[in-house]
Amino acid sequence: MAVTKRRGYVPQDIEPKWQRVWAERGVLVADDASDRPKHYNLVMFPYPSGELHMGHMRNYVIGDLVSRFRRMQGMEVLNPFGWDAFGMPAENAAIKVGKHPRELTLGNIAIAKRQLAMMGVLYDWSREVATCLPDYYRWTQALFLLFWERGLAYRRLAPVNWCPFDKTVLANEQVINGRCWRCDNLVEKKDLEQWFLKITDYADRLLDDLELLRGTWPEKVRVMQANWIGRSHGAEVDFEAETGDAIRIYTTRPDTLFGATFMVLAPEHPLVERVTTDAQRSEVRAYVERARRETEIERLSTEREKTGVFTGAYATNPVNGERIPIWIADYVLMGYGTGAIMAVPGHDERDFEFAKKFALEIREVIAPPSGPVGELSTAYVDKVGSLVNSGRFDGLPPEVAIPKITQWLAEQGKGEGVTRYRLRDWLISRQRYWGCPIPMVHCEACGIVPVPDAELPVELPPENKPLAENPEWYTVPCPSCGRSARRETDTMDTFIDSAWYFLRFTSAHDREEPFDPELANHWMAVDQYTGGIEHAILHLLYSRFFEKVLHDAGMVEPVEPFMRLFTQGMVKRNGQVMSKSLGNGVAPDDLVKREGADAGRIYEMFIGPPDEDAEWTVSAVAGPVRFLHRVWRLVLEPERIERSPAALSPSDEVLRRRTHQAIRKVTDDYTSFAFNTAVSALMELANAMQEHVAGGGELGDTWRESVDALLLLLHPMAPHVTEELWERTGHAGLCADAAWPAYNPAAAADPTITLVVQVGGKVRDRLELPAGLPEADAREAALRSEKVGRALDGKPPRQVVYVPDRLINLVP
RNA sequence: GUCGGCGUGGCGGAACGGUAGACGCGCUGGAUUUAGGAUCCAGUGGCCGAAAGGCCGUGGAGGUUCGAUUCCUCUCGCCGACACCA
Repeated sequence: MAVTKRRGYVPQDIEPKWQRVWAERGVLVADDASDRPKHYNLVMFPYPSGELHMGHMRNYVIGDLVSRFRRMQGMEVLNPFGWDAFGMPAENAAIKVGKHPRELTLGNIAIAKRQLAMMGVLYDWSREVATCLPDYYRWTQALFLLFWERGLAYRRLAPVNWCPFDKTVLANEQVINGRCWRCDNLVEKKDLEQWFLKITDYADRLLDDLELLRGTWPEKVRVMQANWIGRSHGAEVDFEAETGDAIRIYTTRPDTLFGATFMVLAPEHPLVERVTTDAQRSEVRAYVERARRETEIERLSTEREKTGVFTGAYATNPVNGERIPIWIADYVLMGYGTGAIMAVPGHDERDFEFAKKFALEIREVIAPPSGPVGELSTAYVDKVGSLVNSGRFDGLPPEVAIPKITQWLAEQGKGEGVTRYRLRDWLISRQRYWGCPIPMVHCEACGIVPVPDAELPVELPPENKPLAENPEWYTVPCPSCGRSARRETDTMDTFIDSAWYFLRFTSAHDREEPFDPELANHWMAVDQYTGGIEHAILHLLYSRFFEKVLHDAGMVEPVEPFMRLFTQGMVKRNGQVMSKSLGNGVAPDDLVKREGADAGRIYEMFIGPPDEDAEWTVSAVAGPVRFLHRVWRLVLEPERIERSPAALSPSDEVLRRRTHQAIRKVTDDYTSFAFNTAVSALMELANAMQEHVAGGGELGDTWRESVDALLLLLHPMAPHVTEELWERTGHAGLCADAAWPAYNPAAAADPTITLVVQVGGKVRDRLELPAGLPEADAREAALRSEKVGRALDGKPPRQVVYVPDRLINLVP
C-alpha cells in the first residue's frame, strides 16, 4: 500500500482543501437525467437569522450524512437548500440597525452559507432559493392565484388574533396560550377583512392520508396533526326560543338530548340581544362586555371557575318539549360548532360544574351498567350503559342511541348529523412589509380583481414600511377597467412561502411556471425529510395541504409531499436549548478552529439518539478527536507492508470478521438513523484494527480491506479526514464518489460463540463453543461445567431451554 | 385534566424477551515521549472477600415467562404537546 510520508492529523490543514474539491467537482449536484434511483433528501430550510450554532447544525449534519450515504449506495441524490427569508424579525431587526431587510437577510444568508461549508455540509447550490427574492415569490403569488381560481382563497371580515407588538394578525396556530408565537405578547381580538385559504375543504383528506404515513412519520407527529384537525361526528339540533328564533346547537352526544336542562350561548352569539328579556338586559350586556375585554388566556383557563348570566329567556327541547332556560357563558366558544350548546349537566363535566354553581337541574339520562345512580355527584361521561328518562329511546346503549336519535331529528326536521373540525380556515393576511404581497387589486367598480399572471411579480417597494402606509405603491390602475384602484396591502403568512419550496427545488430556475410538473414527478415525493419537532403541526400541515391542492390541479402526482419524516431533538447546553438570545450556542467557527469539522460532526452524531434532546458537553468532544487521531495513525503509520499469505492468519480472520460485522452494523444504523451507535461500531472497528497491529498481524489484503471499509463507512460522518486518507492510501477517485462497501455474511460469521449457561435463569458460566452446536452437545458441555454442577447440586435439570449459539438454561 | 415520551454507573448513553452497562467522557494505577487537547497498557455499577467466588442492581410495587431494562397492570418523578372543541 503506497503511503505518503507520515504527518500528524491537523484537520485545519485538510478541511478547506476538500471543501474546495467537492465544490469544484460538483459532488452532490443532482442530475435530472440520471438513471440511478432517485433519492430526494431534504432538510427543513432555515430562516436566516444570522450566525448558526451547533444546535442548528445537528439537522444539517444529519442531512449531509444521509446524502453522502445514499449517494455512495448508488442513488442519485437531490439535496437542495434555501432560505425561508421573509418574516417580521428581519423587518424589526432592519429597523433597529437602520438597514433594509433585504440587505440584512442576504447578509445573514452569506454568513450561514459559509458556516455550512466549513462544516463540510454539501448541497446542490445550483438550486438554491430564497423566498424573499422576486424570482421565487413571483411563483408564490402565482400559486395564490391558482388557489383563488380554485375557490380556495377568499376574503371575509373576521375576528382575528392581533398582536399589538408586531402590529399584525396571527393565525390560530401562531397563538400559543393566548400569546404571540414570536414575541410572546398577549394577543387581542379584532374584527378585520382578512384573506383565508380554505384548508378546511381538505380536512378529511389531511386527516385520512395520515394513514399513508403510518410507520414512516413519527407517531407523535401524526397524533399531533390528527388532534389539530380534530374531526368529530355529532348532530346539529334546533332549539326554538320563545321569540321564535331557532337556536342551533352542535353536540357529539345526541344520545343525551333528554338530559338537556338548559342552554348556553357564547357571549358573542348573534342571538344574544334578541332573546334576552328586558329585565335581564343590563346584566347580560355587562357580562358580554366583560367577556369581550378579557384576553384569550384568561378566558381559556380551565382552572377558572365558571361564570355566566341568565338571559331571562327559555327555549324548547325538541325531543321532549320541555321549557329550558337560556344562559350566556364564556365557556362556550363562538369559534367552535355553532357557538351555542345544549347543556347536559348529568353527562358533561363543564355543564355539571355550571349547573352546580347556578343551581340548575341535573338529570340522569345515561345509566351506567350497574343501574341508575339517581343523585349524580359527578358527570357520568362514559358511553357505556343505557338510556333512561329518554322516552322511547330508554334502554338503548348510547352507541346505538346516537344514530337513532340523529335519524329521528332529521326525520322531524329538527336537526341533522354533521361532522365538525377543530381545524379553522387558514388566515394568511399579514399587515407588514417584509412578506410576499398578495397579488390582488381592489377596484371600486370591479371589486376584487386578481393581478394578471403576466404582471407578476407584484414586487415589494423599496421602502421598509407597512404596505398600507405606502400610497405610491398601492395606487395602481385596475387590471380590469383601468381606473385608479388600490392594491391589496396585506402580505402572506410566511408559512405559505415554505409550503411549496420542496417543489420549486425540482426545477428551481423555471421561468415559465412555479415548477416543472415532469421534474416534480421525477423527484417527488421527498424520500427523507428531516427537521425540528417544532414544525410538527404548522409547516407540515400546510405543506401537505399545498401538495394536495397542486395534485388536484394536475401539477404533481404524489398526494403526500414527505414520505419519511425524521424529527431530530434539540441540542442543549447547561440544560437549556442553544439559542442566540441565551448566548449559550457553540459556534461552528470555534469548533472548526479547535477540533475540526469532522470531530464536531462525529460528536454531534455520537452525543445521543438523534430524535432525543442532547446536552452538549465540551469535554466529551475529546472522544471523537482522539478517535480521528487514532484512525489517522492506523491508516498511515504501520510501515511493515507484507504480502498476504495464501491462507488467512488467525489475526487476519478476526480482523476480517470484525470488518464485515462493522459494515453490517454501520449500514443498518445509518439506514435507521441510529447514528450514535454507528459511531460506536466504527470505534470498535478501529479498536480491532489497533489490536491487530499491536499483535503483529499482517498488513496485507485483509488489512487493506479493513482500512478501506473504515474510511468508506466513516466518510458520511467525517468526510474530510476520510477523503484525505483515501487519497493518501493511493486511491484514484474521491472517497465521496466511491461505492459503499459490500457486506459479506460469510465473512462476518463467528466460528465460535460464547454460550451463556444459566441455572434457573441465573448466569453460572460462559463457554466458548463452536457455532451451530446441536442441543445435546451444548447440554453435555454445560453439564460438564464445575460451576453448573455446583449450582445444580448434583441433581439433573427438570427442564432445559436452549437458544442456539446464545444461551442454555438448565432449570432444576 | 387528556394524550404522548422518558426514568439504566460519577456523566452521555448501549442492549432481536436471552451475558445489563457496548462505545465514549471522567477517574485510578502503570509505561512511554524532543512537539501536539498526545500515545499505549490495565482497571473502573454497588456490597462482602486477600483471592476464588458470592450477593444485590435498569424510579417503585405487582404480574406473565425457564428467563424481563425489554411485555402487561398499578404507582411515583421529569419532559413535551393539547387544553372549557360541547
